Parts: sequence; structure tokens; C-alpha cells
Amino acid sequence: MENPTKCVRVFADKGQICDCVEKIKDAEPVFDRLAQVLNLAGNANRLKIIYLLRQESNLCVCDLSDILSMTIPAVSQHLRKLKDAQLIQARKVGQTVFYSLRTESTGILHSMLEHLETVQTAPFLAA
Amino acid sequence: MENPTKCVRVFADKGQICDCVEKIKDAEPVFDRLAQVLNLAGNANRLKIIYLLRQESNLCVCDLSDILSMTIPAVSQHLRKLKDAQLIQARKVGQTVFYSLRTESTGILHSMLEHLETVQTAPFLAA
DNA sequence: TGCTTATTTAAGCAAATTCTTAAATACAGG
DNA sequence: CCTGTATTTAAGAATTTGCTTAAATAAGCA
Repeated sequence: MENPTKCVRVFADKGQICDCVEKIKDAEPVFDRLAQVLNLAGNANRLKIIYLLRQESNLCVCDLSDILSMTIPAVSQHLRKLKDAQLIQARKVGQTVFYSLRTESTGILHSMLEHLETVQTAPFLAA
Repeated sequence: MENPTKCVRVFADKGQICDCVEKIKDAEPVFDRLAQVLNLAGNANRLKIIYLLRQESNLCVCDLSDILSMTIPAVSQHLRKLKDAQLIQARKVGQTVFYSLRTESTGILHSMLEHLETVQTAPFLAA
């Protein structure tokens, strides 16, 4: 009738668990950064923004707003998050601001985008 | 003194914008699914779970709880999300439940994990 | 200088996220 | 069947997200 917060598991593989703890502890910052990037990309609107910035050069805030049917402030706020995370950069020309992917930006971003392209040219490979 | 919700942009590239709208409209479901997966992976704890399930086979809820220093319900709830999204599967042995990645699961998941491994073996390539 | 346009910032709000603790299930063994 | 163990489910609280509208900046041009 009691209720555990912990498991007993006489047969738990202590060694395995320790190894895992080690591996994860070492890579903590990597996990954090990667999770940050994935989290940013894990929103359909932001993902589309990332996709568009890769596809086209010279998209300004207004263009994105038109393409995605979002208000300008909404787009601007997404762009800010991406910029804060160093994934994109701004180039100001007169009063309009063009955004583009940072080339130094995470490798995972590129895997992601390649994945998108694959799916787009061969939809039957999707998921 | 007025304030716009829309931009005028006499020089906007109408054609470019239409093309973009088209491309995105066609791929809507792909964006949605990919965003879903990325969003799930975009949480450091869940990302670690995914990593661990790939690395080791035969990890049960308790093991994950020990490794990640999380309560069992917290782990269980993350696992449920991943299962709902078809990214992992459960195998019950007696009263313990082992989780593993679904092999059919999104290609992007594998790019991600490969990326993690790359970084882990060659940390200087990080980000 | 003053007016218009592109963008950002701020404030507020509803919905979603991620824990926590407590209770419910499910199965194994005496 | 009763007890203990592994897991899930539920309910709640604190935080974060992603929008909205209104106001603030900043730059071009008459």
C-alpha cells in the first residue's frame, strides 16, 4: 500500500547507469545548446522562417509577414529569438532590415534543412 | 504620426513572395510534423532521453530517472509525449517497461543524434 | 523640420509547458 | 488474495510561450 518515489531494482545494471551519467555530464553544454536550437526550430512558424531565409536571400520583416500571414510584430519577435541565439543575422538597408542565416550557425540546422529539402523533392520519404 | 500594421514597399518582389507562399503551402504537413519532432527534442531532458535510448538498449523508466536525476513521474510524462509522437516504443517485461527508439522514426532524429555523436567525439566542432 | 514608412519594443493575456505530490494501475510472489 | 514494486495518471502551481494592440525608434524624403 506504500508508494515509492524510487525504484529498488535489485537487478539494475549499476555500471551502465554510471557510464550514462558520465557521458551526459561531460556533454551537458552540448545538450543545452542543441536543445536550445531544436526548441527554436520546433515551432512551425519559426521553422518556416528558417527555411525561407535559407531558400531566399533578401527577405525583410515585411516579406516574411506577408508570406506567413503573420503580423509584423509577431514575425519580429521570432526573428529576435533566432538572432539572440546566434542563428540569424540582420543587415540594414535604409529602413528595411534583411535577415539571413548565419553561416557559422549550428550544423544541426543544416541537417534539418537538408532533411526538409529531401522531403520536399521526394515526399514519399517523409517523416 | 500614423502607425502601420502593413508595409507598403513599392519595390517588393511580388513574384518571389508568391513563390514562397506556394512552396510553404504545399509542404504544410511536413513543416508541422518536423516542428513537432524538433519541439519534442528541443528540451534538454527529453533530448537526453532520446540520446540515451539510442545509445543503450534496455533502459527502463527507473534507469532514466536515476541517470537524469529526475522524478519518475517527470520521466514518465516525457516518455509519453515521445510515444504519442511515435518516436519511441514501449516493451513491457514483467512490471518494468523498457523504451526504445522506433526505427521508423523521423530521419531528422537520426541526423540530430549523429550530430550529437560528432560533437561528442570531436568537441571542437561543436555548435 | 515635419510626415511617412519599416521595424522594434512594451504590456497584457490566454494557452501551453514542466514540474510536484498524491492517488490509481498493473503485475509478481508468497 | 494480500503486499510490495514499477509505472502511469491526475491535479495543481509556477513559468514560459506566442500572440495582440499600442507606443517608441529610426531612417527617407518633401
